[in-house]
Amino acid sequence: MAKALLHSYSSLATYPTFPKTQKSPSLQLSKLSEHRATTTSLKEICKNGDLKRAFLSFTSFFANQSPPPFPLDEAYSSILDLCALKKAIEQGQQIHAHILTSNCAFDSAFLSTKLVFMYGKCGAPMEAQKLFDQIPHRTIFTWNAMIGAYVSNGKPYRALQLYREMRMLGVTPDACTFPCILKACAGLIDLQSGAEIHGLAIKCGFGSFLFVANALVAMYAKFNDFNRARQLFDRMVVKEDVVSWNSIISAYSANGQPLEALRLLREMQKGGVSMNSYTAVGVLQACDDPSLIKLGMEIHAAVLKSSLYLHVYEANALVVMYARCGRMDKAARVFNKMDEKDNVSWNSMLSGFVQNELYDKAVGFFHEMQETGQKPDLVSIINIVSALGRLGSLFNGMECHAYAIKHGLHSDLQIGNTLVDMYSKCSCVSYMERVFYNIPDKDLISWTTAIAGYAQNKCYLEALRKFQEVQMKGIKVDELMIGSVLLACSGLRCTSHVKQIHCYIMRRGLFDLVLQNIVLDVYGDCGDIEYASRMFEEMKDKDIVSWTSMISCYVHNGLADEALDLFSDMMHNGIVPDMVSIVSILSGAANLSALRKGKEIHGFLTRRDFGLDGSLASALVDMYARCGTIDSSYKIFNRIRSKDLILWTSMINACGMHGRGKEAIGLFEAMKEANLIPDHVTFLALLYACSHSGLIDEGRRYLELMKNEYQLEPWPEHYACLVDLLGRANRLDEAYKFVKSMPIAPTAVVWCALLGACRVHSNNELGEIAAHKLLELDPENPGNYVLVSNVFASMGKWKDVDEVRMRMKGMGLKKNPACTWIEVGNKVHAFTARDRCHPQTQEIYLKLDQMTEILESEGGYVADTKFVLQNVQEEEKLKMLHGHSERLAIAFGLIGTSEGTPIRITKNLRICGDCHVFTKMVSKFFKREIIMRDANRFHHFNGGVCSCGDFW
DNA sequence: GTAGGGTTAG
Repeated sequence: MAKALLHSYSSLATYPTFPKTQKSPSLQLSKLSEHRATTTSLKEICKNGDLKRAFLSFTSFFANQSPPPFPLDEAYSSILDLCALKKAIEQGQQIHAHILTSNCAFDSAFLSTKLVFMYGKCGAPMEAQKLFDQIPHRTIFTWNAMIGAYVSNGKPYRALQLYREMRMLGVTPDACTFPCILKACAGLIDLQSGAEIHGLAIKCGFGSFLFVANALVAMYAKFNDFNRARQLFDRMVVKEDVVSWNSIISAYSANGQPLEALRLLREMQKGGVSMNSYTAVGVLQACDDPSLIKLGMEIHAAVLKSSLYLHVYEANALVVMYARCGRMDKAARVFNKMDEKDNVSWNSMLSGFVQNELYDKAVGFFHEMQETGQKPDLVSIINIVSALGRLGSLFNGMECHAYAIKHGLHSDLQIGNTLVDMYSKCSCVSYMERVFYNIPDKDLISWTTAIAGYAQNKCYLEALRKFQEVQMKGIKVDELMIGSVLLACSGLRCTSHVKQIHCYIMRRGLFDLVLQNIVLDVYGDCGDIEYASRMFEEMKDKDIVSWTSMISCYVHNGLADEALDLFSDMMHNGIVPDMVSIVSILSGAANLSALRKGKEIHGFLTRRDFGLDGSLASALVDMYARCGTIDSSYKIFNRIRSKDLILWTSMINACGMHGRGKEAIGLFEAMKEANLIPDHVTFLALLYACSHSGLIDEGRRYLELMKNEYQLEPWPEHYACLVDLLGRANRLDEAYKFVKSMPIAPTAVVWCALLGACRVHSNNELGEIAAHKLLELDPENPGNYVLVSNVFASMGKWKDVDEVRMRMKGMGLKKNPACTWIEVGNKVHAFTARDRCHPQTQEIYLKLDQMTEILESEGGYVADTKFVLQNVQEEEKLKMLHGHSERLAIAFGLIGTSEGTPIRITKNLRICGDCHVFTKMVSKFFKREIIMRDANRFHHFNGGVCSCGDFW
């Protein structure tokens, strides 16, 4: 019996190093049986997957017997398999070393193949290759192990190369070769090789092997050839293998067909096949949208029910699913309960925070990760850098950049692209440039990010230059890149560039809906209403964004009337407005002071249960204020529980435009109490409020507060408010000194404020200086020419007036005609000067004559023709004053509204001095409150006085 | 005596 055993063992192993022992046969025999028993027990331990015990057993018995008395192939083999399974490369390397030193068997193709396999599984394909190259007699197992090593380590091309080499040597693949090499074809999306190898598999008779068929289904799914994949799946006779189901379910999931994936899951379960971790992950992938969260939760429940232990892959997929559905709370709960977390778990949470725009939380989590000793890897850095960019945290972003350099991650393309984005979002163009230039192989994303970065940082020309470079280099251009290029065109306000790009995309066939909407939007931004509306008309499939873009285009270009009409059209077309469109149309209603329209929209919001939070509340506050009903603004404002900075700012601004400076200050102080930190815009609203209420000391104090306490560098607009304040108090010299002492160069708005004050206080000398500066700094704004020519006219300098008008004409600029709106009934009525287009025109002029007569006889009104800023006869001047658009609107208001109701009108330019006197008197003698919004502010006329205190 | 197909983060 013992002899037979010895015989069988020695025939199994013909190794040159087989120990030639001097000991007696009986001793030899007992040693051998002990060896056999230990090997058997080791194999058993390995089978159970306990690496620690297996290793202990191996080292304690075999390791210190050098050279080992008997061949250890079986022991090596089973422990190497276990190392491969557990991806335990360190232990694998120890075994490798042991094999080398034991000097027993290394030329065995069998163990070498095992080592190749182990290194492949442990993610060390190069180690595997080194061994593979040294093996002189390769079996099909050896080839398979090496091909597999390449495939499972993301080197499908080398796998295919090796396969071809093998075929050239005349080696015939076996069944196990096919799944591997088919996966390589799938990874390469190499349709031709895939089909060829599919053919060979059939020829070899392996086509219907379950393993092979599963790989084929997966491959065709990867090729997006769903017909073929489904055909192969449906043709499988036995559908009891869960892997087959997993292949097809995952394929549908990955292809954005979640419902089909879930339908197949149900079908599988009905067939009595129960799901495993792969199935769970596959279907969880399908639930990547908040609308599918219910299904996701069902799967979560099913997974919990099927086993007590949550597999890492399953848990990670759950984290990802909840994150994608916007439920970070649930994602965190799964994460916190995980027994075993890997880097994917941490990174999935981190990216979840980023995807859900919780950047602060992402940063906090990143710190937690480091404190726990979890080392950030490439993916972590990509996520955190992206979050820091969005937070504008330049300093922390640079720290991460340093970390990436230190860990050799900075040469990675994705890291480079993310860094470009981060520096761009932190407005750090020079660093952005440096990172961009240092990316060796820039891809489409690198270029797009850089172009977007330039455009967002207002380096429009540089953005266009980069786009030129892209074209010259023949780099691929996609819709996203064009989007950023168009942003640059929009920033330049250059329609001709937009038209060029428009043609470019038409030629290239890049015109998707998003891009069409951007083109429309950009035409609007450039003020080219004609092209915008033509674009809008030509669009076949308009979505809410298209409609909103067109509406905003009208609003921004002073065509609020058209905007309101289009909004109604949109509703009639069954398009349901969203937040953005509502905010935009509210601004349109506000521009026209169309209170009734505004209220209508407000009513719509209430009926539709739109939550009045965020930008919607602010837009309503603004709309009511600009429509003259600041009380309604207050109502909205007071109703919102958690007020954000924008809401407070809107309310402060509302008070400002109504000359309620003290109230604005009160709000500002209350806001500080609520622990909100004011920004530039808040201070602008506050200073604006101070200036319109003549609160000089307060204005000065808040400008200082802004600089010193909040470390905010004032914009020219902030300085302009102070200039306005000083000017209003007729402290013009002080105002001029202030302008000269500004730490930044005064811009057009500052000179404009000074010029306005000079006009009111007839300071000709300073007025001339300001006028020249204004035209020098902003020569393309027709409003400035009008203002300057009016100042010269009021000085009686008609020659200068003519010169300014000539210059304006030479620039091809046209003055905006004066226009006044009034909402009567459900309609906004517009009047221009000496307008005779209104259907009730006769009545209106009759009323106006009557009004003037009463004011002359009872109020002693005498028209002051110095406000007619044209060099014409006196009589003509009187006629002109008489026909000013605001008077026509007031007359119409008196006819069209019942006694005692306030008259609200809106004018696109500043009200003239004579009309101001006239309106004050109307408010007194006709006992009407008149609320007028002009280009600059609100005037509340009541009982013969105006809230502006005669300064505007 | 080996192996082979289906999953997670960007």
